[in-house]
Amino acid sequence: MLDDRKLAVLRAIVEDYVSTNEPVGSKALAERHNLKVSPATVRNDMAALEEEGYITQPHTSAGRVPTDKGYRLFVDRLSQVKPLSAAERRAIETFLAGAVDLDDVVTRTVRLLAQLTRQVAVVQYPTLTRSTVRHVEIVPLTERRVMLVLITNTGRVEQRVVELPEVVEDTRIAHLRAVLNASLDGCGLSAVPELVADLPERLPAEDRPAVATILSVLLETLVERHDEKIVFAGAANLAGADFTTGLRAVLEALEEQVVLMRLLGETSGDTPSALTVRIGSENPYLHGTSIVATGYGSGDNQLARLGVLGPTRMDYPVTMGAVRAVARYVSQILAAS
Amino acid sequence: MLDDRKLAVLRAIVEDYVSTNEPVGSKALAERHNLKVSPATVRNDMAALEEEGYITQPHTSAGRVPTDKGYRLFVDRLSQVKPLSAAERRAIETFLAGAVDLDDVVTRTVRLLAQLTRQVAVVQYPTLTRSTVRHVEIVPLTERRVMLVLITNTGRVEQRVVELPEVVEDTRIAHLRAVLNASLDGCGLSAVPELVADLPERLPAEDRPAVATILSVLLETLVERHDEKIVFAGAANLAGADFTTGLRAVLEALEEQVVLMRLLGETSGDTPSALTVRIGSENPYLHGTSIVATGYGSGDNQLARLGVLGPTRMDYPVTMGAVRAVARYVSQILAAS
DNA sequence: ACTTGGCACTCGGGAACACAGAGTGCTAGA
DNA sequence: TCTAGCACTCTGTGTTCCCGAGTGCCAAGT
Repeated sequence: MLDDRKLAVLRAIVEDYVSTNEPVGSKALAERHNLKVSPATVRNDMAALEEEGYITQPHTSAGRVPTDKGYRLFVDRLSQVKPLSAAERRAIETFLAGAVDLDDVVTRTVRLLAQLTRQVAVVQYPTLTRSTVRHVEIVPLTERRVMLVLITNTGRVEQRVVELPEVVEDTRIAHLRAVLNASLDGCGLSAVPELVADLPERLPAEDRPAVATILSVLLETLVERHDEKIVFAGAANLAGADFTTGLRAVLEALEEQVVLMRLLGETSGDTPSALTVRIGSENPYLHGTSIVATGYGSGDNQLARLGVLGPTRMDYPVTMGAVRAVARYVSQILAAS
Repeated sequence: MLDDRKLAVLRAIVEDYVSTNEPVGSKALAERHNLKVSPATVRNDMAALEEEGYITQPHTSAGRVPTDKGYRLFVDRLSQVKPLSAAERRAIETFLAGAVDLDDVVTRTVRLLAQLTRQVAVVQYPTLTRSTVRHVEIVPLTERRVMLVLITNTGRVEQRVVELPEVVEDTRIAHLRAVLNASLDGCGLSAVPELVADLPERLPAEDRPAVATILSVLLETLVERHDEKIVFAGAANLAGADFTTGLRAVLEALEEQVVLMRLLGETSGDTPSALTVRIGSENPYLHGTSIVATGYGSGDNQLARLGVLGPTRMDYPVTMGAVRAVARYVSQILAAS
């Protein structure tokens, strides 16, 4: 159905349209890409491509524009991810290496990605679920209040103030801390609930109310912050582009954690580190935008996802290259710390 | 020069223009606000107001539009802050009361303010400088690494991983922690540098390199995070408005902490809790936008600033009311926790 | 069977134009 | 000092017209 030349025509249409933002006609096509055929032939191929739904024309007597289906074919079969230049890679590396803590890593990553792709970058905070406990700290604040601090191997720190049901002496707090650390140190977060289940029984009866309170807060922290936090940057890059959905809708989605989460997509089972591309109407909620995303994290231990969001008309090869590269570097950084 | 009626005309022009977004003419003015005078008289007054630079007309034979100077006069003398409805106040209270930690308070505040004013809300994190140390924790991670956690009385937690120059035993770490807490507990952050200055000398000589490293990181934490972090929300509200500066410039400013900081403005010496209004060209960097901001924090202890950013054409009385109310509630919340 | 040149056709978008309506400034009168 | 009337000046809108890019189709060429 689609011979090689038709595919070449489609590729040329996508490339031209992405770079000029104007419907591309048969004549210009035949000239700019050396297709060795006349405009008339190109027209025939275009008619076929339109018949199949890969391209469309905004109005009669205008050039052709790729459809979502056209972009999809382009991404899947006609393009290859464009690697970054050596200079860009060095820049990424040094920029990310300067991060002082996890917050800083995420902030720098999202800005870097936005600047690199000139689009909106989105980064999900490393999920707690797969990380492990490095340390649990309980700090007495007042007689009836303690601060619970949970430190994970990814450098993440979660803290909560806990109101105790009764006064508990500091020495008992210290004991609890020791017990907690002894049983939890190094274990996966998902294993925490079982591990602490019988803890109250192993402690003096009079401490049980306080321990129960502390543990419930601890468990709450684990589930609540599960994979909730997502940040974005580069909203200014939206100013130029025109979205079918409307700029407002896009900006609203960016501030809505839940929507953003859906957009980034779940890690696709087998190969979470693969690039996911969602084009236009393939997106939940936000039709008219495209998303290039991937998981990041060290090797088999995928922590979370990051990606960029932009208009359907985007330079996919370059964007995919940037996303992949940034994901790799940030994974390295996280693995090292 | 400007009698009462002229002021009334100016007020009417501002109010009408803000609500309709169209240049307002003499006829409509005389009708809608019962000024008891004819359009011709209003015209004369308008001519005088224009002469003085309070209003201007986009083109000959269009209505009048307030200038920055006109808005300024309106805000200073012709309007009064509009208090929120009881329902709104209750909504604020319950919404903010649900916050679990400082991050959550700030996030909720900024969203609330954005929703309430239908503009972009900006909130600066409570400044460390004026808060006090509640606890310092040093957690051994590996032989050569510790995590330094600083907890302040505002519930803020700063953590840093510190690489030690040499192996230090846990018991010595514990000792250092005890000493640090003993000398710093409850003291203002600004006093920390002096208090720790002679600390290395009071400890065994072999610990000094490690202690020096830890202390330098601690001090760095204090200055670096000084008043750096600012968050915003409600960018979607920009979609409708039209800025002379261009939407792109506004979005860029929002992601630039330094610019944002300048925009929020320094606390004006004597009465930091007073509302600051910057109109159009009075703004550094971002002409064509207005900012309504105020300090927040309990009473004399102002912690930071918050406010909203919007087009010059905004409903100042309502916006000012919302900003003031939110600042008060968030101050309460912070004082209580 | 595919490619090519020719040709008529179709729209979109810009230029030219007219026109209604809102709003103004000015002057003369109450 | 205010008001009424009037001539004037714009903007925005609707209409018309026309150019040109681009197409689809057909017949001829390879």
